[in-house]
Amino acid sequence: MRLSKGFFPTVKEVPSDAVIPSHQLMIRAGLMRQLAAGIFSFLPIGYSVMKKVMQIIREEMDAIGGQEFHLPALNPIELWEETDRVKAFGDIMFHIKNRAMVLAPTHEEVITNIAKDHVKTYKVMPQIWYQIQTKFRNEPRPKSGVLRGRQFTMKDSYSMDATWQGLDKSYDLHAEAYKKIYTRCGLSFHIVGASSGAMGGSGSQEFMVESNAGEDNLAVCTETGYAANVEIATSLVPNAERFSTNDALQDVHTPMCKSIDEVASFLNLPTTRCAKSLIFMNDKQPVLVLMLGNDQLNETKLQTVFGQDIRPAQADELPQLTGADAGSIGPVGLESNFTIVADKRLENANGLVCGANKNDYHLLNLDLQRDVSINSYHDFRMVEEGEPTPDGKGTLRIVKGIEVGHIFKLGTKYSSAMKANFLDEQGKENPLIMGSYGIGVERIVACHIEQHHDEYGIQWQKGIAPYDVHLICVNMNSDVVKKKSEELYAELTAKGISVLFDDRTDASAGFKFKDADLLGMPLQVIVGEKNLKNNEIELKERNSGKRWNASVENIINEVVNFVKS
RNA sequence: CGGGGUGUGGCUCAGCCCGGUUAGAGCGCUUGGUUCGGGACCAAGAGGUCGGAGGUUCGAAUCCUCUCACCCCGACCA
Repeated sequence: MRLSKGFFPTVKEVPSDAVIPSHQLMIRAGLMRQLAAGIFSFLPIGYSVMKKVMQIIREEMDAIGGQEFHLPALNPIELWEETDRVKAFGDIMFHIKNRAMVLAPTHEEVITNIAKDHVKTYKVMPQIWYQIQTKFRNEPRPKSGVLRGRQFTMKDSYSMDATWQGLDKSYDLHAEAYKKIYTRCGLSFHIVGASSGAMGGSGSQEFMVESNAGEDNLAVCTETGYAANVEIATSLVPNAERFSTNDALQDVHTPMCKSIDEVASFLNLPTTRCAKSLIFMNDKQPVLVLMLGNDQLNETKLQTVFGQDIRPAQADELPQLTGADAGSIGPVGLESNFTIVADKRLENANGLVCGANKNDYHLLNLDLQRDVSINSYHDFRMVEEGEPTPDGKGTLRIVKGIEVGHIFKLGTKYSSAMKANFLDEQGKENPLIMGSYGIGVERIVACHIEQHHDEYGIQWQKGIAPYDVHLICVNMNSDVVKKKSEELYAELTAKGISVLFDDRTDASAGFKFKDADLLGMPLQVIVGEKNLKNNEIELKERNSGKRWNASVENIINEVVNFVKS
């Protein structure tokens, strides 16, 4: 492609809307333009990268037996009512105003609808169906360019198996394919255990790219390889002690002590002798959650136990439920009305301090075996930086990550709801056992740029660079330079190399160099007068900045070797 | 949805607090000329109802009210 003929709207100034590097560079390098919040037009060079990414995805999906579909984005709302996901998605789903239709935010329903009619026997399974489609989600707050948009491209695939072992296999195949896809796209990534949230199902993993632009927090450990979304991450922290002396409960006046730190320092005890009480409402049922000391409650873990609808009690609900305000609440005496649960660190502990359900009073010597009846103990705790990994062999780091893929073992949630059944070897009817696997295409592009850029521009890695080579004719007014550049363009193209040829007559050399660094092709071939006099042509590797000269005779081989290596 | 911020030529911004000729700059664009290895120079041009509506005033980019859009923080996020 000739730069003089193509549409490459590069800009020098940083767009004021863009904050993170990938967003700035996607605008500056002319990959895309914003149409509205969270909605982008992809321009030729940006779409070219998208197509490369999609091609890699196709190849790896096909390699595990995937079959590509093209499914409608416009769906009848009834379809989504069958699985009760109109409610589950709520305002996130776009609704069509003048027809009972929705814009699909994902495609489990459409796939299951097809499978229901056609996958009727164990004999045809497993099946892996995928598509690469535009998805629509009415995000309350689009942000970070393409990382959180209202319209985006997703590769989504679905597996259908007759057995749970089959699901495990389909899931593992996807995990392997995903590793290859991200690696080929030049990304370094973590695979983390994740919450399956409202998708339901028995297990899920996220593919995360470490980045400050990320919205998720991950607990990772390079020594042990442990990696989990903090939503489900665990660590090896000691339980609260159980002391042999066990004094009776005792009231203590604790004026102005609201926080655990205040109570602990007032009573001159470590915070790990305090049991913090948090009040939630699960529909109409009050729930008291006991946490040790300053441990943060992980609400995702709470939801895993109680369901999605559990919510923190409001401040004005507390006195009527407990007799006290936040800061003086405790479990003793609330058994009759409350469901009382506790974090595992507190299991069977004694000698604790808790609120007395009377403002400015606490109780000493709380014994969780003796003084209250705990309905159950669970891991409710949010892990923290520096804690030991669950196996005790490493140390957790908390990093931000961008989710570029998520794989779910759905199980039978959708097939049961939609009565998508098959006959097994015994002739017995069962719901299809399904998996669901997504990849955000734009996110891969943005993450690639987040991981591969410098102050001058993008550094495309070979797998997804829009062109192999950026050929710069330093001076189109010099006949020899122009002639040599044109020859190289023709020869390299004939060799199957994709070349972006800067043949502009009205751009200065410096301008062309800046554009080449911004656009970021892996190799720059620079044809200039001085080098040509010595029968040489300059090469520059964008990644490293390394420059070297090749002789005119060797240049084609040199470039071909670089591109193919 | 809560908090904060910004809307002025294609882009980045100044001007607004303290109202007063014909609204500015740099970049980009057009034309001509000179340049030609790290975003060149000279000259001449084109391009804006200052996001929109209403109001105050002799007079509004500037003050007031409403509204829309966009960005950031939070909430939310299969």
